[in-house]
Amino acid sequence: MDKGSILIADCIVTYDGRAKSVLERGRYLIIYKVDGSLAIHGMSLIKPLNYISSGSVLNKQGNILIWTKKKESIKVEIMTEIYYQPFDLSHHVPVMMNTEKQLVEKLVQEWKEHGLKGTPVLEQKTRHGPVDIYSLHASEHTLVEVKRKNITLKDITQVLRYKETFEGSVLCYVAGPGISKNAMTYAEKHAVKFIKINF
Amino acid sequence: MDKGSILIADCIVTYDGRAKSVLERGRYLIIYKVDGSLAIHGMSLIKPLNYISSGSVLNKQGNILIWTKKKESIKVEIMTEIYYQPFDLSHHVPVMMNTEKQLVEKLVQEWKEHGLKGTPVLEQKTRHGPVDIYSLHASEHTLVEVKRKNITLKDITQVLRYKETFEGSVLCYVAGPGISKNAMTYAEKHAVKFIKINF
DNA sequence: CCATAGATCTCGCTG
DNA sequence: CAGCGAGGTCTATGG
Repeated sequence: MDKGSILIADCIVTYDGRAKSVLERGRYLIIYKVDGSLAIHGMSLIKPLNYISSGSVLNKQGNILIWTKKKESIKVEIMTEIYYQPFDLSHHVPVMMNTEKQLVEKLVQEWKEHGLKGTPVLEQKTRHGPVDIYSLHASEHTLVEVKRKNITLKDITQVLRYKETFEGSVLCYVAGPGISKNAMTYAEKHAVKFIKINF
Repeated sequence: MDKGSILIADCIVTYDGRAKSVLERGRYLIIYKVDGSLAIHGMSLIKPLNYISSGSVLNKQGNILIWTKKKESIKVEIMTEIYYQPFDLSHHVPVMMNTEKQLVEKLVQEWKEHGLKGTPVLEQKTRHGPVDIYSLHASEHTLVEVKRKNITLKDITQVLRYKETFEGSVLCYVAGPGISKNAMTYAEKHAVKFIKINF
């Protein structure tokens, strides 16, 4: 089938896979798309109550619908079908602005203005993952971790983890529009400098 | 309004808030729920193309729908309304099994069997966040970070971050069903021990 | 396939 | 409200 469909039904939903769950009998909104993604929505929240991401296959046995994908499955036992509507939608995707990537590019542009040395390299690989911006200047490594939101504790540990993979002198930075109090204290303690940068 | 609604329309969607985005003219599925959550879906994926979580307010001006929430807004310019359906759903929520919390409880049950000392305390607060399981025995601190999935690099750094807030002797553990190769190497380097535990 | 990290993360909890 | 962390995270990307 080349169409997705919406179903509103009085039903019971059970999930088994990475975890297990039971959703008691009630009225839910079921969305099944052409890529094999399934979402079962309740009265509130953006997030579905149950779901399987792209690649599930539907098997219908009477009033029981079973979607399966590798080791995951969702069973929907239909008591009453209330609405059914197939749909056909566009494949477009939003053009995003203000991503982390753009912030990285901006920081590279302003590299020297922030007192940073050497020639910035993006996504330099280390044994502990890729550094957003890396540079080597006069035997001194510079590591910068960029975030589009306020820096938190885990962002400091992230750059410190990369630091461990380098020998010799290493300067660490976190760059973002702001930083939490705890993160700032932690950063100072570990000689990680904060660079304020915004869109 | 005490009902949510589904709308399928040929439209243009623009988002402004934490980021900005433009979704070119096309046919999309719009779900607006009673809690003020808005999701605009495309042909594939569980995740909406655009969204505002609970608390948005709808303002309709002719063929233009604008949802706003504090500093976020989504504008939908309708060319053609294809399908409109109000709905009323249940408020039930799935009963989940196999959560991290359950694994924590299991590890506490088996505490001594794993050679762990003292009396385990859950969610002990530190300046760097709460430790899953903490115990103090003969001036020796024990910290355990539990994960329901395979341990990764960031999980090791998480427990090491907590470790820093304690004085004296500190034993660190990560517990989960498995551990990645890099994480194991990193754990050994920092004297963090891995405990294999499963549901 | 695994590993890593971003995300308009979402969501819930705690201070 | 901020801060922090779990999540069946999802999704994209690189090896």
